[in-house]
Amino acid sequence: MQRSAVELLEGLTEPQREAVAHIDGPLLVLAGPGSGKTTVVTRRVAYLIGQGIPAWQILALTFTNKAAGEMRDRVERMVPGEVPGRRGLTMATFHSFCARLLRRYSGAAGVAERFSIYDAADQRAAIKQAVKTAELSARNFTPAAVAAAISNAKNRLMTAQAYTEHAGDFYTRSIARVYRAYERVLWSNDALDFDDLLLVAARLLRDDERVRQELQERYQYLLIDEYQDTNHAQFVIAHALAAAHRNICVVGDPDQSIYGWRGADIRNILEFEEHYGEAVVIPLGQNFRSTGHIVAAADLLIQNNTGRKHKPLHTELGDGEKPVVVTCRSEHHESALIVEAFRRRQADDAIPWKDMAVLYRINALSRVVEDAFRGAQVPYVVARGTAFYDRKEVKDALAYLRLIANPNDEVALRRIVNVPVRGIGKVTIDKIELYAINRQLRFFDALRDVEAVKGLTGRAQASVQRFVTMVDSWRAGLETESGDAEVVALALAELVEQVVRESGMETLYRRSKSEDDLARLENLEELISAAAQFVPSVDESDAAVRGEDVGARRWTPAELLGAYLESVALVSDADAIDPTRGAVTLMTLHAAKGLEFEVVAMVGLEEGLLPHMRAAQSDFELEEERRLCFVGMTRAKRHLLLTRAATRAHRGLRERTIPSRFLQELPREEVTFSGQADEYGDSDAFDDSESFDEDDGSGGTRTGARSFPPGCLVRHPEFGLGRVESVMQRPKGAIARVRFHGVGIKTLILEYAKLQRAE
DNA sequence: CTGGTCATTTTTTTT
DNA sequence: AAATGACCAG
Repeated sequence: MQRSAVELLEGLTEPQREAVAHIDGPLLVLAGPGSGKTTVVTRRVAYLIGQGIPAWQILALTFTNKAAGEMRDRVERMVPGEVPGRRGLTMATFHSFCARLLRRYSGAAGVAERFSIYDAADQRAAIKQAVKTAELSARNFTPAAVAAAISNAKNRLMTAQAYTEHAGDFYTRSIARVYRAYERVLWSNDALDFDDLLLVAARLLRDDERVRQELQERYQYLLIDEYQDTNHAQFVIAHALAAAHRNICVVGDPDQSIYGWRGADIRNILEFEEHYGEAVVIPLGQNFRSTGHIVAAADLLIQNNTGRKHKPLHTELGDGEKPVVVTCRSEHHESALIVEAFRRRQADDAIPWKDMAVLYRINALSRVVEDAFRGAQVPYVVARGTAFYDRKEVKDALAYLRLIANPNDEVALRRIVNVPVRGIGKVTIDKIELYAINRQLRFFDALRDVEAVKGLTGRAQASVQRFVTMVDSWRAGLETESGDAEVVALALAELVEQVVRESGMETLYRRSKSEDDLARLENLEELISAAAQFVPSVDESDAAVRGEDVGARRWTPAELLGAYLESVALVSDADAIDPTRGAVTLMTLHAAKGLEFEVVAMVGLEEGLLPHMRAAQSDFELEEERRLCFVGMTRAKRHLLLTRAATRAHRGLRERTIPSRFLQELPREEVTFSGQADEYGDSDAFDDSESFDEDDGSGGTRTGARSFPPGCLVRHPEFGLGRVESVMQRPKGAIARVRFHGVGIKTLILEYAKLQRAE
């Protein structure tokens, strides 16, 4: 055995070693939380390469881009530079792998070469359009409900046609109509949604023998992480690829399956052995992450789930500290208590901020927690990778880029045709649209024809013409020569800059003096520099297969733009977590999957929140909620704090809460129930000023709108100095919009907000 | 055409 | 509480 191979097996338990050294044939690794899964996966890939299997023959599919990137780095560090065939490893998410596949085999797959990828917002717009064309009431068919139904169908590889054939009742038949209309919208826009990436790729692999064979030959070794969260489409993709050589290694934990609502089918992992009779199964039960009480408590909780294979968890890290459950008065109290607890950990135990996390079931809960951390000046980051790309100005700029890349992307076109306002309003658009429908033209082609559209003002026509000329000139700029990715990336950045400038966005935001708009400008500048630094992943390159230097692939600007938009479309929240930043991480339980922290606080352990009210309907969903709780608890290495608030404001109303049933399921021997939170300190220790039971001062002196004229300076106990933008008289009382320095605009009810005039 | 006001609705998790 | 959409005055 080579020296490196020995090293790769060092310091592992027997089952871990067995998994790493497994080469040929199907392998199922049942990896409990903290069982060293990532180590096993990365070492196994390095081991395969060390055994002479060229890296480009290995395909590893992960759940997030971040996981893929980290694993690739770790593998590269483990494989010495002189090992032949160490380049060209494909490590990607299912979605990005499929996207690249579809671009490469666009002809066989029947998709446009330069298709757009629609995110949730684009999808929503397309669905709205579809509901309209299907002539259904937008009231009974909300975009969210329709989207969920369609997504469900797509995850089961059900096309609009198949769905129609199976549709029985009125509601299903109606959905079928929208589904068909939606598909027509996507089709005419040359667009695919997230589910399509999987669905079309799965059908391509299933039905096209030539493509399947080619890819089977290319990817001799297949590895799939988080296998418990794969859906049927992903199952089909994986098994089509593995059908010939059967070198498929899947890693996962049925107890951590938390994406059932997204079509994940837990049977994929439970029935793996049935699909592959000769499969080797290796359970990894030893937990190297958490101390005894945490492991025991989580293990006993998950045992309340029926129909699971019991898989005992154990740790050898000692008993450690018991998880603590605290009931707080309100969500503000809850957040303040967590900040205080984290502070102590940092001060007394010297645990750095980056090793602490607050987890919650729904994003909406992050707000109060954020406020508390900000108020206490404790550094924190909210794990929302999409947040940057969700900003209006960034989405607008990207819509321009998408329109340049894909002239048929009407969702993008409609988004920005009048942004910033350039005199192409609703009336003009409606008229041009009518013209387009009558002549069977694409919307953009109708814009080109604007002179022929009747009933438009000369002004509107001129505006449209200017817009068309502008977009055309950008497209022309794209038709330059190919080059190294780094060089072309600069051209890409130039294009982004040109778009920002010539579209008028720059002027719009620069002209304004408001801080928000200045921030917008900065975001756009960030987008430009992100484009300049964009490095496409080239793992699918044929160059690697031919044994050439992988970095030598040449890119045309158009190709690079496509790759850039694709990478932007597929970022996930978890991708944003940057451990080098010395800050507490705030994120959803879902985003926390696969991560670990010294200190973890889980908030909102209340009925309706965890388990979520939408999930409490069926036992199946309830068990998934329990697994979610299990995932959260097992993120903690040493300190686990579970909190709930006795009352919580929900949609403007304060309500009394019921403790989560999961708290009751926790064993008393393993968990400390700290009764009421008062022992953690009372009133003054925490800023509970927004609590409902607080009296609003003196009933007689109603805070009148008159005392705060627009433009006046005010002081707020929490937000500091600010300037009143506007005041509105509403039935519930006067409402002021106030811009606070460094905080932004807040809408406050004068009666309750303790505002003071400051001059 | 634009920008503001007012009313209504919203109830999860995400590639 | 916040976001969206309808409506209306300039």
